[in-house]
Amino acid sequence: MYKDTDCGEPRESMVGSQITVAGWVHRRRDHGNLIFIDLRDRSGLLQVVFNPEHGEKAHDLAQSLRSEWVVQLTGKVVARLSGAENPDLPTGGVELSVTDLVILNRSITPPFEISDDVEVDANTRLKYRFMDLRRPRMQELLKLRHKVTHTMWNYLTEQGFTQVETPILIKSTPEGARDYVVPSRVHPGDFYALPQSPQQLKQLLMVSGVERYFQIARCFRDEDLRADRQPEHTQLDFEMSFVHQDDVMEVVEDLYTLIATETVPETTVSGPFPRLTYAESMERFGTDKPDIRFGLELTTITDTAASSEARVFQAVASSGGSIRGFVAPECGNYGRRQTDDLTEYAKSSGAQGLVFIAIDESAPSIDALEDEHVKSPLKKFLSLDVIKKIATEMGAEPGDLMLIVAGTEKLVNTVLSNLRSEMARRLDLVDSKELAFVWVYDFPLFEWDEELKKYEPAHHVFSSPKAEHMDFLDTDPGKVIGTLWDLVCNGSEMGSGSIRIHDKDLQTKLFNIIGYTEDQISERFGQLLTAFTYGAPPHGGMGLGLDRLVAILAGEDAIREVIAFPKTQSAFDPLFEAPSRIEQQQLDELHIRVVMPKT
RNA sequence: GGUCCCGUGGUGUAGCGGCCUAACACGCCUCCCUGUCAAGGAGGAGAUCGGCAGUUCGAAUCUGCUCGGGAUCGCCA
Repeated sequence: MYKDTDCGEPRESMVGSQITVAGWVHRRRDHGNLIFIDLRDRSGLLQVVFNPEHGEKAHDLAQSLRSEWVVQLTGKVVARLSGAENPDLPTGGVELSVTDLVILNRSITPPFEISDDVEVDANTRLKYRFMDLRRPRMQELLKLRHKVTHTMWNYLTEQGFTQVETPILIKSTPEGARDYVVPSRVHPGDFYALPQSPQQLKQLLMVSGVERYFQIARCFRDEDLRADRQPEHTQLDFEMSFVHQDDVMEVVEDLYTLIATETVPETTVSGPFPRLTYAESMERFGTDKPDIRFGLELTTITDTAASSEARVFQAVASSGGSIRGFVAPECGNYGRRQTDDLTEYAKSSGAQGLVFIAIDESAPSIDALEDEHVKSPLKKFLSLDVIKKIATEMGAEPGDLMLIVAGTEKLVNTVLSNLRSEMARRLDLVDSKELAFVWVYDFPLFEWDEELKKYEPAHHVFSSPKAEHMDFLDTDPGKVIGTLWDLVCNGSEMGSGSIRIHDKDLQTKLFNIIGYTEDQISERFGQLLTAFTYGAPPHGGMGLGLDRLVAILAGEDAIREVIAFPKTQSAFDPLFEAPSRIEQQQLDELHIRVVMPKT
């Protein structure tokens, strides 16, 4: 070893001992005859002092030291001079008085300072990711992620799970997201696909009798990126045989509570996790991933609003749309600027407009509302009676602002759920120290795709319909509820699970409903259906996003921060400059000809 | 595919039609300095303002296109 002690270790109790440390020059303070260096390694910072009286050669050499040089230092741990202690450092009571210095490597001037305080351009950070990761915060995030996966391994092992690796080179099943694809050399013209998730594989493992499987699995999707979406992401993927919904939820609830309490003890996790049906979540929050850390719940006022003189409301209601809204408490005094701002926000989510009704705080009560207490752009179309009724339905009080959106139900929900989050931010209603997990369950199995004029799986095709809804499969697939659920935390989808279908005929029936031909079914799912005919146990499981979990635990918005080597929004890796061209010879071997797009 | 924001020395910012032959902080280089810890002092180097095309007597500053980054809608079973 180049060192016998880590930089973060020395304490007053070690004064007098001779140690050898090695690390990076974090900062240098050269006083001429006295040189201080903050030496950094993964454990922290240690001040070392070069004094010619204690090591003349080392002191001379130390004059050449620069930021990020790698050095090995031997010397004696000494107590700092009285008054020269640094209370900000764990090692601040002592320092290393150096007798010997070995320069292990030099560094050219770093592209940016290795410090948490410096905001560096995202591209530069990724191009020099190996430097970026030297920052204490990034080291912390890497360790946090490790701790989370370590806890997962330990916990699931204790619970009798077996970790099984599944192939990365597998088969394209082109429903859902776009596949990343890998050409085959030995099978000209054929391609593997990288898994979007190990879904079929883990179900096959259940048929294999593994009973309890898990994997920290890499998943690949060739879709546009977001702060919380990378082309490759990691899932805690697990599957269990002979279980019901509650059994699966219990495992996750215990595991995630354990992870949260072990890794971020300063946050609060309330358990048991609340449960909402999909229908209830949509009704109350307008989304299937509600942030339940704050109220601002939605109310439907379609009938009341349509009974007014307002054409917008009448038109929407008569065309089968809905009119909904929520109350922004104590925002009745919002000025033009603020309401314009909110309208802009609503429009960016797709709304045609946003209707306000402000109730002045001088109003004695909703019942005693007078004309002068109401401000609204639609005021002349809304009778006082209608306004009173709307306010009562929505639960508005004097001083409040009602935000109302009209349109198709889907649009109204999208707009209002976004607006709800935005208002929570503006009103500072979010406790950042809270992890509000919530189960959303009873998802419908299918969604009607208006463009394709057919049913699409709402989550995925392998989820089991509720026993009592089997008849709807033939009569009205849109009504079928699946044994299908999501885990949501602070408004983010953390993962999705279901009790799977383990019957060949039922699975085939579902494929038929979403319009797959017999050929497509056997081509894509033949292996699974065949397996089902050999005694498949009932089973269910989940896929849970690891990157999002770590990001939420860390309080980071972007999963980029918790991935060691992420890609930019255009799926580019500035460090490796991937993707890139390959040699013609490689293309030839793969029987591939590149046709560039015309520009 | 759409919308929005950003792009100035190594890093982070200021400047937003002529006062800019571009300013500030950090970093970098040289020298001085035995108790600093964002050390201090003196001096110095370093960007033509992402790229291209326009508008203008004149552009870092205005316009268009383009490239790159970010946010977001679509998309993401």
